[in-house]
Amino acid sequence: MGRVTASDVARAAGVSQPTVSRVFNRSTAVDPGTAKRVRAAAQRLGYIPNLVARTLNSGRSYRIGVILAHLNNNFFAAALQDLSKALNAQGYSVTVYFAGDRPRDVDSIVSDLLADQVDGIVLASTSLSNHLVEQVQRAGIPCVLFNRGQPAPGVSVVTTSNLQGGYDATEFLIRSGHSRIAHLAGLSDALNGQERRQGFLDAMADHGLTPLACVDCHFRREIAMEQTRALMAFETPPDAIFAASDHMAFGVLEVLRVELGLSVPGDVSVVGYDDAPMASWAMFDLTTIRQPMSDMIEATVRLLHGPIQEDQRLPQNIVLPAALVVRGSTRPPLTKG
Amino acid sequence: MGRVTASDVARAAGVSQPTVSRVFNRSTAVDPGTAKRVRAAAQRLGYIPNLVARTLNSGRSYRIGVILAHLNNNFFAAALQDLSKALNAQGYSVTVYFAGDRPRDVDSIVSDLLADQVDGIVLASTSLSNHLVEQVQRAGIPCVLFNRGQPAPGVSVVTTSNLQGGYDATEFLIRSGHSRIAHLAGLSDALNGQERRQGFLDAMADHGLTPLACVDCHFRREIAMEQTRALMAFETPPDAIFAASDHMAFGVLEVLRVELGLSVPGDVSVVGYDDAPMASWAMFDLTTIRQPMSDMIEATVRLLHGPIQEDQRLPQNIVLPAALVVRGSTRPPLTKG
DNA sequence: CTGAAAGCGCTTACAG
DNA sequence: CTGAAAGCGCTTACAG
Repeated sequence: MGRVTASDVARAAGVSQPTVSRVFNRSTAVDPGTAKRVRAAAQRLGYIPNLVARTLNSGRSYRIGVILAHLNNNFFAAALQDLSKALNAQGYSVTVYFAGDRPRDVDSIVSDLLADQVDGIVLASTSLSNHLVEQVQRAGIPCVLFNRGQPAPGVSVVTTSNLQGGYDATEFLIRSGHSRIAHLAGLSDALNGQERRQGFLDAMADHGLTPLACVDCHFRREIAMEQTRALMAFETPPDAIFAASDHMAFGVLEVLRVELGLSVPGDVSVVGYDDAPMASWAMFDLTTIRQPMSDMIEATVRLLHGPIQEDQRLPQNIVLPAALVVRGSTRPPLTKG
Repeated sequence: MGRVTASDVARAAGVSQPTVSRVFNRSTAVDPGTAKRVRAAAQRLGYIPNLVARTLNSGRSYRIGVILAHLNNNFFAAALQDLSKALNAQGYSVTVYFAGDRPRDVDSIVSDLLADQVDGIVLASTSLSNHLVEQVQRAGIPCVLFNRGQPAPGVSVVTTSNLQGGYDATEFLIRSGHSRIAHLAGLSDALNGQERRQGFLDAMADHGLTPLACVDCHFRREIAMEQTRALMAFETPPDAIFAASDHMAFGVLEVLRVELGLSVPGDVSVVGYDDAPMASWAMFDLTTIRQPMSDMIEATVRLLHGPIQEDQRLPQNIVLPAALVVRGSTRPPLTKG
């Protein structure tokens, strides 16, 4: 037993160890005959090059660390899967960590990732601290905030036009004849949640309407459900609800349709945000603001390949367009255009 | 720039590099005063020990590879998250790969993981080949099949009592007065799918009933939906459907309730399998067979710690109990007990 | 095209 | 308790 090393293969093939190395990393031309003998010996012995040794002296691990809050939200599950596949296709492996809702954990996870020599870090919808920013800058590796606006030195951001999205969602409800509109906001300290809310407020103001309610639900399903129950118990309940994420909107639909036996969109219209895979299930059929997942993933991967060891990092702020997707949880607009 | 190494810290603290190493891996006692000076210097310089170098000579990476088919299924998302958290808590990092539905990809992923020196591999609901078994045995690392029965030399298995679960689900439907029962089976070449189906067939036979239908849906939602449409178009459609996974059952509910406007359980009762997190959402309220996630995760982690470098591997077959969870997608049993 | 040598950043006996 | 030395398995100039 004991793993087979390049030296073992070299001995079996009658060449030096560096030659075996050259055959497997194709850094230098090797005589075809020699290469064939080496490959044969490697095959016979079951040799697999040790990537850890390679990483130690090349300085590149071909490993990307991905930190997520959790996977309860369908949208993040899709994001992790797509990002992982995209990176794998380019020869990178992905190390995942779940930080839960405790932002303080993110710092220690980043330390672990740096100790692991990752070539880049993706923070998906998790917050970041000054310490983190400092660490990442010192290590000189790319760090991308995915779906979480929060500009910081040395950190890139991939988001969508949240302000516009919030505005469009709200205006669509207004055009459909709603006026008693409530917004279930995302995390109040996350820029994307703030912007969606601001878009809501702007649209209401532009149309001379007063929000029926606008409450912070921390992007959490249970809180969104509670708030929906509370809203519907009002003397004049909302006739439309705009939730800052599909994940919350699913809970809203559940309360309205199942718990309260109301008809959506008959009694209340509902709009979500994300276009998570489940939003298109007939069970939900949720009108929402679509965040273009594949474009977001593509931008993230590109930023990860940014200046790796240049002193002048150029973090970028990528803002992709988000568009309304009309489905059956809302009624059609009264006005055209 | 350039990362700070133990030698840098040693120089700054006026000690030798091995002493710095000893402070950070606590392998040997170090003079408290020396240790304090070293820590101070490390802190000041922003030193983070290079785990890759440690792995190279210790032979342990504290890294576990997890291979999943995909994350569409809520149950797997929960499994990945829980497994990841459990391993992180023990100081392991998790490298994830998505193999899709192409079993041939699993082999190359395993090679990548072995090149990465993982200390163990978890295959969640993906199949395995002879080549894989051989590679894993040669590497001498623990390999655990999670939720996928398929005994093989050198590979451990964590599953639940699928035969019993399939039997219980079916018998419950029979006791509730159903007789025209259809089964939407899982993958025909996966042991857990086969066993659930066998449990269904056994229960039907024991009660003198003939299955209305029993079709392989490969654990896929779309196929389960198509089959449900086909079944409901029968001259005598089923009055109950038992799906081999909640993921499929959600699709079944969607077709029945939304597309066909039928009442569940009024017109048709539905039972799933897994007790995925979403099964308890009021929107689905799905009667199902609960697979005990935390026990499954615990067993998996334990098996991963099995004999790491012993020649005599002792792969184990852990079968945990699965129990019926009655919710609102089925009507109450006619008979007591 | 290929070998001998040095080095990546640690850990671990071995002396003292 | 601590330093000098060797080694983990590769890669990469440097000669030839």
